[in-house]
Amino acid sequence: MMQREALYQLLKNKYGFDEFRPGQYQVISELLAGQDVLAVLPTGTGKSLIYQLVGTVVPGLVIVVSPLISLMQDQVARLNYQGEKQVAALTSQLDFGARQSVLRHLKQLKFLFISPEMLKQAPVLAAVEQVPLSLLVIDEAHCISTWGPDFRPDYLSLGALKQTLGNPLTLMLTATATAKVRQDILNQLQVPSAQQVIYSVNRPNIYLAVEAVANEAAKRQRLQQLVVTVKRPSIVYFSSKKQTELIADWLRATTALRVAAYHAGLSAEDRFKIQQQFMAGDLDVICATSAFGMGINKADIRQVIHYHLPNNLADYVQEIGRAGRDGQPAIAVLLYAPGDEQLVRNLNELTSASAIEIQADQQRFTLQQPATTDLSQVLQYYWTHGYTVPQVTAQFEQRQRAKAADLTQLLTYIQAKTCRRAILMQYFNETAPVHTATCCQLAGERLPLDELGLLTRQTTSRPVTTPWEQILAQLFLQNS
DNA sequence: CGCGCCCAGCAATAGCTGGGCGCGGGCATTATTT
Repeated sequence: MMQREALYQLLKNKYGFDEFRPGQYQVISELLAGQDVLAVLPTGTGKSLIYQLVGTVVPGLVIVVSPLISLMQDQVARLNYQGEKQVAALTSQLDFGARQSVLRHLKQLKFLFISPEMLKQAPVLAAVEQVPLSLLVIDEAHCISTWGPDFRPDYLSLGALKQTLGNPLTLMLTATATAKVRQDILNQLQVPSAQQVIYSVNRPNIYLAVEAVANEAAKRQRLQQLVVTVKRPSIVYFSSKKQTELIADWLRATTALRVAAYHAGLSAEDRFKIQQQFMAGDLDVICATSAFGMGINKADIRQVIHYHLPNNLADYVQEIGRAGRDGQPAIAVLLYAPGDEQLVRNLNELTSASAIEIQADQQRFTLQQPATTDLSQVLQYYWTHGYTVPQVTAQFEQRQRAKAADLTQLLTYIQAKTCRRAILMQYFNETAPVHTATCCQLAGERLPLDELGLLTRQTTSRPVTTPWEQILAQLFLQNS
C-alpha cells in the first residue's frame, strides 16, 4: 500500500492542493488497499479526483460508468483541461469509425467513460475484457436502485458485467443514498464486503420550508412572490413538462425576471443552451423537471422551490442540495396544495404492472416480439434472466409498496409540526442537529428571509404588459 | 333556475439504432476550488 506522504505529494504535484477534502483520503487509501468502496459524499467533495488519483497510481484502465452522455462529456473536457489526454467517452454520438478507434486504442487509454447500455454490447465488452483494469467506477450509483427497475434495465446488468470483467476493484459513488438504496447497490453489484464511506447529507445553510396553499392559483401567486423577493437564481421543480413551459411563460409575462423552462422534451441543443445560460448567470429562474440536476454544479443557487412534490425524501434532499453550494444561506420551499400527492401516485403508476400485464409481456417475449415500451424493456431483463411471472409480479408489487411508503414519509415531512431537518436526518439514519432559528420553518412562522439575508434589494414585479405602441415604435426604430 | 354531482384531462427520468428527409457551410461551452 502506498504511503500517506506519497499520496499527499502526488496531490500537491499533480493538483496543487495541500489537503484532501473530507472523505477523499479515506476512499483512496481503501481502494489502494484493494477494498471495494461505496462512497456517499456530498457534491463538491471532488469525487472525480478520487478515481483520477487511483488511476494514476494503479496501472490499467479506469472505466467510469455514467448515466448521462452530458456528464461523460463534462468529465472528458475537464480531464483534458487538466492535461490528461488519454481519455475518451464511448457513446452513440460517435460514428462507427470513431468507436472502433476508441476500442482499438483501449490499452493506451487511462480513463473510459461509458453508459451501461454501451458497456453491455458484446463487441465493447469483448474489447474491454482484453485490457487490464485498474478500477471500475459506478458514478451516480443510486441510478442502479432507481433508474434500473424503472426505465433503464441495463443498470440491472451491471453486476453481471462486473463479473464478466473479472471483478475489478470497484468504486461506487453517489451524493445521496439511504441505507436501503446502499444495500440495493451492494446487492446488485455483488460487492457485499465493500467498505462504506458515508458523509452526512445535511446541508445546514439550506433553510427548509413547506408552505400550504389553498389551490393552484394561490400556489402560482406564492411562487411568483418567492421568485421575485428571494435572491437569485432559483430552480423551480415540476413533475410536468407542460407546466414548466406554462409557468415559465407566465413568470416571463408578469415579472421582469429572466426565466426559462427545461425538460427532456427539449432538443439536446436547447437543453445545452439553457443550462449554459443558467450556469453563466443569465437566468434568474429555471422551471424544470427532474431532468435538470445531475451535473449542475452552480455555487450560488439561492432558492429551490417545489411546485410539484418530489417522488420521495431522498430525491428531495438531492434536489434542494443544488442550492447554496457556496455555503451561503439558501432556502428550499415546498409548495403544497391539497391533493398534490395524487400526481406522485399517478407517476408511480406509470412504472407499475399488474400480474395480467406481466403475463401478457412474457407471452410477447416467448413469441419473440420486440419490446417497445419502457415497461416491456424492463421486463425483458427479467425474462432473459429466467425469472417467472409470479416472481416478477411479486417484485413489482414490492416496488410499488416501497414507493407508497416513500410517499407516506414525504407527507409526514410536509405535515410535520416539529423540526423538518430532524425528519430528513432520521430518514437517512443520521442524528439530527439541534433546531435553530435558521434551520427550518415551524408551524405558523414566517420565512426569515431578511434574517438570512435572502431578500432582493428591489422587487421587480412587473404586472404590466408592453403596450403595442411601444412594440411598434421599436420596430420602426429598428427599420429606420 | 339553482344546486350538486360527475367527468375529463393528465403528467418524469435516458440510452441506443437506423432510416427518411431536408438543407446549407460548421469544430462548438467553458473552465481553472478536486
